Order: sequence, then C-alpha cells, then structure tokens
Amino acid sequence: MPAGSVGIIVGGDHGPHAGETRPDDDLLVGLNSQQREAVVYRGQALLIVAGAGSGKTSVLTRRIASLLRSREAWPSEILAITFTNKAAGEMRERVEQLVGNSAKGMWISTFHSACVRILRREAEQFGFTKSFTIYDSGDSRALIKRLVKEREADAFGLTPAAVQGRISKLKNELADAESYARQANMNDPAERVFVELFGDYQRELQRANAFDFDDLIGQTVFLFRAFPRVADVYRRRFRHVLVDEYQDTNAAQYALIHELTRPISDSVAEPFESNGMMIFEPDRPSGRDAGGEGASLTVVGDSDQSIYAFRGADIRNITEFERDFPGAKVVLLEQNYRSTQNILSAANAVISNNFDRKDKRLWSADGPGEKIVGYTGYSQHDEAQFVAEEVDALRRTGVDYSQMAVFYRTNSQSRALEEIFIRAAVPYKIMGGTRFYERAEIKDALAYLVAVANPADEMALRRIINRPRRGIGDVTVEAIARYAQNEGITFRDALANASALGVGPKMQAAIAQLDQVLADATDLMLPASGELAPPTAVADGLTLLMDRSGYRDALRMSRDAQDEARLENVDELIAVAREFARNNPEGTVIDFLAEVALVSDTDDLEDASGSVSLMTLHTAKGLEYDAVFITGVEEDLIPHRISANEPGGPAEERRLFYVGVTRARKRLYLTLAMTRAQFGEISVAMPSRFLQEIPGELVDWRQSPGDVNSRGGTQSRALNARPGSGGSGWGRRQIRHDDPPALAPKSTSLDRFPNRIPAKLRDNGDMVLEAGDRIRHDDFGEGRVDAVTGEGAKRVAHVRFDSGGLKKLLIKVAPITKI
DNA sequence: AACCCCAGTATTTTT
DNA sequence: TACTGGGGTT
Repeated sequence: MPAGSVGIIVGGDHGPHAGETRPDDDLLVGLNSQQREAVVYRGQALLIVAGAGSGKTSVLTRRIASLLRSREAWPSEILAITFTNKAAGEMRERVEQLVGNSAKGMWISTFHSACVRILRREAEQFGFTKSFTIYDSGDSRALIKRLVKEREADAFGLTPAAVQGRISKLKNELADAESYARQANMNDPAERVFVELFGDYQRELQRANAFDFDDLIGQTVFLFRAFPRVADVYRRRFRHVLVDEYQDTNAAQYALIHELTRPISDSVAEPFESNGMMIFEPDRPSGRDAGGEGASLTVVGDSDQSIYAFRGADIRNITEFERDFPGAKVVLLEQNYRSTQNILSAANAVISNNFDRKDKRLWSADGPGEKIVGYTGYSQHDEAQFVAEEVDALRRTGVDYSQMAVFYRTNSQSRALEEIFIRAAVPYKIMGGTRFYERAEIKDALAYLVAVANPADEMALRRIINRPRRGIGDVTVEAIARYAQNEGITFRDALANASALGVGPKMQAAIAQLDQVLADATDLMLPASGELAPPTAVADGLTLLMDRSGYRDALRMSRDAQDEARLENVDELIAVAREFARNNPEGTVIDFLAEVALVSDTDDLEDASGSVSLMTLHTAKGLEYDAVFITGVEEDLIPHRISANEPGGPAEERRLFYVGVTRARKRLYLTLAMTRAQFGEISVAMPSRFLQEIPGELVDWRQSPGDVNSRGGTQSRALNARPGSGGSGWGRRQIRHDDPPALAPKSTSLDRFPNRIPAKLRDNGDMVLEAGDRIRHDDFGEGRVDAVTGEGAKRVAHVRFDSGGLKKLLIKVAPITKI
C-alpha cells in the first residue's frame, strides 16, 4: 500500500506562479480565476454558485482530479452525487479523462443508486433482505390503489393519487406514519384514514421487501440515525462528498448529506464491520483524522435553476448553505461560456423578475450574437410549421440536426410538432415521453423477474398471475391469498400447492404451470448455495419466462396491431439484459432490476445524432444546443395554469423558462400560437408574461402577437403550405375560416411593434396607491407599499412583500390588486 | 372471466 | 382528444 503523501494546496486569489510546479497545474489550464479558486480551495464546506453554462462540470471534475493528484484523497474516499444517471455517467467519463483508471474506485452516482448500494449492504440491519426490490411510482400507485379500495378511503375524498402525493411529500420530509399521526388532527376522520393508509402502505412495502423511491433516501437516513456505527463506516470511507445540482435537493437528501459529513461519532469502531466493505485508512496529516472531523463537502448549484420544488426540492438548502455550514466558502461563477450575450441578456432580464434571489448576472465575452427570433403562429400547427421550416433553414446553413432542440412545457405539446415534422421529413427524437420502462409489457416482463428475484413481492405476482390470460381472476387470486394467510406462508409459496387451494382443476393446472415456470427460472438465475449464475443468466431467465409462460406467444397470436410493437419491446428488454451482462459480468437479477428501476429514458445517451431533439423544459436541464426553440410561450402553459395557485409556483415557472433560454448557444427562438387545442377544445391563448419581460430590442419578431391579431389578415401558414391537401385530419380549419375576429384581443390600443403584446398588457387604470396601502401581487403575494414615486403612467410603487422581498412595481401594469 | 361500450375525466414537471 | 374505470353482457 502506498504511503499517502500530502500536498497542501493553499487556495487563494492568485494564479499559478511562473516556474512553480504543482501537481495539478495542468488542471487549471483555461480556467478563470473563480473557477480556479473553486478547484483549489480546501476547507470543510464549499458552495459553488454556478450560473448556467459557467463550466461547473469542468470545475467539479477538476476538483476531484486535484484531490487525487495531490494525494489528499484516495479514489475510494470520494463520493460524488448527481441527480440523473446521465449526469453521473458524464461526470465519471470526464473524471476518467483526467485521472484515468483510478476513477473506478470512486462512487459517482445518483442519490438513489448510492442509497441502493448502501441499503443493499445494510438491509438486514432493519428487517429487509439483500434482495429487496424497488417500487417505482407506478408500483406504489398500484399498491396504494389497492389499499384505498380496501379501506374505502375514497369515501373520504382520498384518491390514490392524492394519497400517493401526500405520502411522498411526507417521506421527503422524513416523516413516517407514526410521527405524522402524532401531529395530525385525528378528529378529522379523513385524516385518520389517511394515517391508516400511510401505515398500511409502509407495512406492505416492508412485507414485500421493497422500497419506493422516497424510501431509498429516507430509509438510508433512518439507518444512519438508528445505527451510528453503520453510519460511521461510511463517514470513515467518504472523506470528500460532492453534490451537483444542490438546489434540487429535498429535505431527505439534505439530511443524508448531513449525516454523511458529520464527524465520526465512535472513533474506535472496528473498520471492517459492515459486511467487509473495504475501508482505506491512508496516512493523513496529523490532526485531520484525530478529531474525527466530518468529510469535506462541496456543493454546486444555481438557485435560479431550481425547478423541482413541486417534488420537494427546497431552494433554501442552497440559499442558506452558509448558515448551515458556518465558515463555508462561496465561489460565484458568473461568466458564461455557452451562450451569446443577447441570449444571456434575455435570460437575465426574465429571471430578475424573481425577487428573493441573490442578484447574479451572466455575461459572455463572445459578443451579442444573433437576435432572438419570435414567431406567433395562428394555431399550434402553424407554430410547428414555422419551427420545421426554420429547422430546415438552419440545416441548410450547416447546423446539424443534433445541434437543434425544441422544448415545450407539457408532453402533450409534442404531438403537433411530431405531425408537422413527419410531413416535413425532419428527423427528430423525443426525449422522455412515455417511457420505455413504463410500458405495460415491460412492466409485465419485469414483474416476472421480480417474482423470481424477490418472492416476497406479492404485487409483482398479482400482476403477472393472469398475464397472459390464464383464466385466473379475482376469485382465484383471493383464494390463493386466503390460503397463504391461513397457512402462514407467502403468496408465492402458495402457488406450489395448487391442489390445496380449493379451486377447479383448470385453475389448479394453470397455477401449477406458472409455479413451475417461476421455479425453473429461479434455478437458472439464482442457483442454490454458492454457485455463481453465469452472466447470461438474466437474459436467459427472462427469455425462459417470456416463452414458457406463454407471454410471447400471446402477443404473437394477437391480432391487435399494437401487440407487434409490444413484442418488439419485450425483445428489446431482453437485449437490454444481454447488454447488462456484458457490462456487469457479476450482475445478478437483483442488480439488473435495481438498475432498470433507476434509469430513465432521458438517460439514454445522445443517440439523437442526426435528429432534432424534442423534450420538455424539465428534461432540458443540463443540456445545451446551438439552436433552441421554446414553443408554446403562452399564459397557462408557461407559466402553467396549475402553478398559479401554488405558493412559489409562478417563480418556479419563471426559472423553468430561464433554464430553457439558457440552453441555447447561438440561436434562440420563442414561439407561440394564438389558439391551442387542448383535449378537443380550441381555446384562445395569450402570450406569456415572460415575453414581456424580455427587452424588446433583443427580439426580432417574424410575426408578433400583434400581427396575428390585427385584421385577422394573416393567413395560416399551415394552410398555405398545404395546397390541395383537402384538410383531412386538420380539424382546426373551420375556426380559421370564420373565426378570426373572435381571436382578436380585447384591447385594440396597440397594434404591431416588436415585443409589444397588447393582448396581455394589463392595465390597472388609475389605481391609486400610497404609502401604507397593502396590495396583493400575483407572483409575490401580499405586501405593503413603502412609497410611491413617478408621475402618471410611470408611477412606481415600492413594495415590501411579507415574504421579505423589496420590489419596485409599475403601478399601471403590475399584476397587483389593492387589499 | 372476458369483452364491449359508455361515461367521465384529466391532462406539469421525475429520480 | 385519449385514456381509464365502471357496468353490463356474453
């Protein structure tokens, strides 16, 4: 074992001195001074506030490399956490480029997979086994649905979706059924039922030897708190914890990080407990381990890109980092290496409307670049047509398809784009969307695997017991369940005693057949004691299950056209299993299932080569393209209607829009439609407020909202482009012909100059405000007027909002009411 | 138990 | 519009 020599690097405001060689000089090449500082700083806690496109991944990876080079850390002492597998993969790759093979020993993974790894080792400490499985949200919904039904909870207005949402939220705050019950209002019968459901749900999970997504984090925290010596094992191991996208952490993730970076509690614990995990104890500078200091923590984030509050992410984790970790160092990265200044100016202008944020202005050294292009379509098809034409034009000027992306707020918006793209022969790829692993046939196939891997998981068995149809219905299933209960055995084991169930001979045969198939697959994939299953076992076992269960045949025989595609999907899953075996020769079914449960389609790498990428604004985070189209820039879409009632909703939508804008390197298009069909109804759409927040001179409107409204004269492009198509399949035509006047905005005062959006400009008339008045603002909530300045239409109210922010508002147009 | 039809309803983002 | 669930029928 090599002795660890340590080079202490003094962080500072100076660049590398000429002539002086440091082990990591080359790591600092090309970095600006803030970036260097972020790489080189050493201390307990470091917050890197990294604006969009400011090179944070470079900084993070070089920081890791620097720790290794200087021998301050062994690879095994590094834990780097990201949110997506894709981000983790990228980071690993880039670290590997810098340090080569030693990257292998690091944990670079998502929160969830890191926790799976830990839980896998420690599950037996608290009532689970190593072969636990993971419930995705669909699985938990199914379980909750059953429980809701059993308790007839819908009578109390508790729908499965609502129950699931609340439980998830509570878990993200580390509450469990008991702790919640203690502070719930138990006089409310609905509340009582909810508490019961929560408890049921948790018991069922435990019985099934399963964790849901939230549990993976929450139970790990629980484990660390309940078993400090277990926690110490990991604290001893991970001396450097780095967290990416810190603004997206929720309370549970925050707690997890806290637990990991806490000082080691019991400094005499034997290092080799915990299932033989290797603990390296390299020589350290004296004083570092003696005091049992906590691991060093580096977090990277940008509160302006926090877009997951709706699922528990707490922006305060980043805004209050300095308070949580006293003595923390903060480094600001504001220089943007991605976008042109025009794009950044637009982004800055929009985001500055969010109060309650640290002012941060992205800037670029690369000049203004092209103007932002705006376009208002008549309908969503018209809008899509414009996008397609523009994509085509860009392509002809040499921009590769893979360097273009189209964003939208909701998945359903992709349809119109797809239709037009197909017609226009523009190659495209939809990222996300209905995910491969959520398709019914894939879930079925996986349920077969779960039935083998984790026999305790009754849900999986219930799912496949009549799939393909075996004639086993509710009655029979209940008979099996009852039998299992009476005999005190599992549902799975009950299948082996088909003859004892008291069901007809046909059923008995069907059950016995299924039992046999599962047993054979088990022999193949999980050979008894000691023997190691061959790498191909998962793929082979899955094939066996799909064939011998009759699943494949049923799809093959079906005359439903879609079943052909389903069959292909099943084959694809088998291919995935083969691929898995190649990458993980020692991987078991359990490992395969965990991997599959934790990947999303967004993760599958840019095989979007040669096609335009279509995705939601959320999935766009972390990506960048030469040309970006943000479509559907309308009120009720972005900001989404549902966000209006949620506290902080509009601000989060603004951040989402900001994320979209900052994905663009060279060209940004903002498009909208005047009418939009949603669930069969055509409605008039209003331009998004965010458009008004962009300075007019940055935008070149090819067709502004005013153009489309005035005199109804603008002919639909989609119509023009399709002479003689007969209009079949384009059901919106009627409204185009006879309805234009109805689309005109109520206000006729302004017609057509760039970025003036008459339909949306709000007019508070002569609202009189004076110091002391209280007002309510659509985004910011309630506040008190401190002072009023200016004259006439330019009167400005200085408002102190209850939430703490100070804002200057143009009284005439601000979305405020006097209260 | 499987199929069919109707009605109602929901349409944000995801590890 | 598209999908789901319920209810009734075969």
